[in-house]
Amino acid sequence: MHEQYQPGAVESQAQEFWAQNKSFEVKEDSSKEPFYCLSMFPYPSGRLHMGHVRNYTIGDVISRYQRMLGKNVMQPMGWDAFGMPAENAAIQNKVAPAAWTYQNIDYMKKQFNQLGLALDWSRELATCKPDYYRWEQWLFTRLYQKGIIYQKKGTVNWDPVDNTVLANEQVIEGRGWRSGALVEKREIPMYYFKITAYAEELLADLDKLDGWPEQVKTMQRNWIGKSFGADIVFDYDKDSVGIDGQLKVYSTRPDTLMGATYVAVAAEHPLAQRAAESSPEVAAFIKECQTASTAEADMATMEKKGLATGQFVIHPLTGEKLAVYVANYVLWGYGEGAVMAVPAHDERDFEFANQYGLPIKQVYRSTDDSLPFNDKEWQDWYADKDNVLTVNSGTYDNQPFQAAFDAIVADLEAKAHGKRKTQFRLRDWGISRQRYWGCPIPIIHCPGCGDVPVPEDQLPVVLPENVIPDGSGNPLAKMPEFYECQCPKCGADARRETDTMDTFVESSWYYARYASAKLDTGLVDKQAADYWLPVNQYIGGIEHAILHLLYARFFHKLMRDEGLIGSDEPFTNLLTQGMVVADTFYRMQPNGGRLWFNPEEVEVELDAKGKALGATLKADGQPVQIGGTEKMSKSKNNGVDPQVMIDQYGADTCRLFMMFAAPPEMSLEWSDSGIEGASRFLRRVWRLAHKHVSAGPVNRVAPDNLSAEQKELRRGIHAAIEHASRDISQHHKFNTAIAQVMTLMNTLEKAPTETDLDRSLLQEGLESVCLLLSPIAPHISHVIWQQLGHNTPIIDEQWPVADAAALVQDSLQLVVQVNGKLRGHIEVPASASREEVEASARSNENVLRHIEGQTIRKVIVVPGKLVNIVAN
RNA sequence: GCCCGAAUGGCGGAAUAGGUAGACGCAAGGGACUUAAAAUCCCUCGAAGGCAACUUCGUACCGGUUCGAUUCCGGUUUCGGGCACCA
Repeated sequence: MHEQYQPGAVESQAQEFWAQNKSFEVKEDSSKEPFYCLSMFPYPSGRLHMGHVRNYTIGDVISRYQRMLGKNVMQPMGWDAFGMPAENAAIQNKVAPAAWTYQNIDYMKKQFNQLGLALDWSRELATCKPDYYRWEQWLFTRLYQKGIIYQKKGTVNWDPVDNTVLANEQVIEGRGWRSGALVEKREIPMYYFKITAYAEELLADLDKLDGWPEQVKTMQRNWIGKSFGADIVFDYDKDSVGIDGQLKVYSTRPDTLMGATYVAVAAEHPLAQRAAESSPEVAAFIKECQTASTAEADMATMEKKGLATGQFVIHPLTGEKLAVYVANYVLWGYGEGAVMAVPAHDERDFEFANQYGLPIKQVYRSTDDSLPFNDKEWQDWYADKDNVLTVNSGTYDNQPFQAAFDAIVADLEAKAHGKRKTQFRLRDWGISRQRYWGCPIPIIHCPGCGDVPVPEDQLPVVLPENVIPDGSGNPLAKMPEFYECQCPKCGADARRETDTMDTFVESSWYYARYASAKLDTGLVDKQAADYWLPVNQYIGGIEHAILHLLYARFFHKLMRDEGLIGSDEPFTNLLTQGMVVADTFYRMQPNGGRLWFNPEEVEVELDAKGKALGATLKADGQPVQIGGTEKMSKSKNNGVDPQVMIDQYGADTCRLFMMFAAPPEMSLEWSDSGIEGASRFLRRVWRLAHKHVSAGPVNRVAPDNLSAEQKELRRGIHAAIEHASRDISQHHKFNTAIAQVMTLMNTLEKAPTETDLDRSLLQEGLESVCLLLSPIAPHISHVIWQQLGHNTPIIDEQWPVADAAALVQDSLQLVVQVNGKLRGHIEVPASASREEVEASARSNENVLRHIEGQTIRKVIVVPGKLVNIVAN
């Protein structure tokens, strides 16, 4: 054993051992309990970033820990390889997305191996390879035939200069990011997954997910957004509209129908379109509405604008005429594209009504009149359904919410002008993308037969890989050799669909494919899937809390209904990890912009107490501004390259620091001195092990007849095992588990080594340190474990269990409070009765001072913890 | 705008189920070793007062419940994630 800890040598030794022994390749084995541990697969962007390192280290720690609990652990890895960045890189560097992607995968795979991850590479997959996406296409055709996939029109951002569809991300302040042209909304035909057909189940099954964070389940519940309301039908006023017809709206508050004073429709709504025919003003407004972002956040924050169409509709209960407005805040393609407005009880309607001088009619009052009506200030009676009664509502007056709701809906139903309805906020999932680097949609458009799914024996529809997109339109649509084909049904000349699928589709089922990643006769092998699925532990960023996780849950149910798998939910336990953040530094530029400097280029000055005073650039010694702590990103130039850290300190140190600096759910602040501390700790472990091993083999002695000090030492060892085990198993609190091991190391370093018994205890302590550390710092643990005299690898050891006898204490330290304030400590025998504890507390000197001259009202004894004397 | 989170020393964070606020680590200050540096070891380390024992204040802000609140409840502020074509 080398005297100095040399991470490079230690890590290659351990990694070679694992590689030679194929330590992490696993097979279905019915004699062992399976544990499928999965971290969200990465997009092959080029290099690993700290977020990856964190994500995969967390997964690796859990995997290695579960293996030590005796489970058959599968931890696979793959590549979420389709997506926009490859196309952007292609445009910039004139390299084909495929070549760029494969090159990135090669590099990142090397980096993964340097991290010492316990991955089963025999199951590796890349979503851009035909042997993967052919099964996606296969499933697509089955779902298409079932009607789960259908076509309808959807709205996209259209760049009129580049003649291309833009992602929301590519729209900067209403303009195309490359062309700078004002972006327009455009309606194009797209394929949709009917996820709304599963809304009820997706909502209900959240209750089964005990292993998911409550926060994520709440977000999904709100996203699915089940609401109880009614469709309400307003007849057209024929005089103003010009034709007979009906306007349908959905409202969750039909009880406020008597307060409706106008209706608002989206620009794309037939009523608005009709008004535009005769009114240039309306036409102009509709055009204005079309040059806007499709993102909901923009819709909700933009200035609410509207215009009277000159049309009216008839209130179904009162017969009153209500004005029809076209408004930019009403979403087309969501609900009916029209809403009834009740300005007295809806903040947005209230704002709009005030802006355009529309009537405001109050139909609720607070039961105790504590909230007087005031048409200048909006009153939030909506939020308080319990303490309100209807008013100004004719026959519906003086009723609480539910009674008014029921009465009004009943009357609407009787008049055939409305119907009770449960609705979801969730919308069907549009998956057509007018992009090259994605999975081709397996549909053939035949002039005679219509849309025909590609038959199974003609799959996969292979995406040509030697294409370099130029940023305008979809390259596939310019390639006759791709789109020219024959109809599989009638053999006539036909056109292949050139849209590709949303990359979320690939990531919705990859976890199932890992069970039998190389299978070429089906999407999954049923037996393998039954053994491994569902995923026992899924780990990924909180930013995926809604979309990815909801789509994956949806796909799981689709695959179940296809008979491919046997469970209802894909991920039994979910861990959402926080971001990796770092300090930012910048200088103002003459043009008002900020020039960002990497933390590495900056020197921070501290005052005598270590508080940051300011910072200077190393290059010129001139000051830079401190910009606060933000997510590591290219734009803020505050990224730290994990590769540099691995080269400098080794993988174990990086892993240890990442696991120690914060609990996994919280954001993690990168700190150069923090990683220095992690490195120092591992050197201490190595040094103590080296000293111990150099002193020769240990004569194992049974831990009987221990002195008080030895007993205390052994208690420390087993307390560390006890606490670290609890921290890891119950809450994934690796940071406190590591703190336990550090505390143990502090005691072990001071422990005597004179007798065989002393050395035997130290051996026990060092073995415990190794075992507890092995999931986190696997390389150093692997090597020290051998040095401590073991012939079998530590990865196959059992997780240690604390010896209950070693944890027993003879006496306990209790806290004594007077009126809840700490006034002293007492030491009592562990066996002391409540009376003895109380008596001891009451005789404490400092306690006596504080209760002098007062009457003791109550004494609260919390066993093993504290005594509180209530006196006055 | 809507939905979901977070806020504790100079810093990262800790505090089973309402019971000692600051575990563990970093930084800083002091000291030891050394020709020197690195490495290592020892001591101090929330604020204020006090020689000390100890006292008062202190977990973003305002209020409440409780013998006792970082923890529970109501309200506010700031920061972060998501908002359906970034992944």
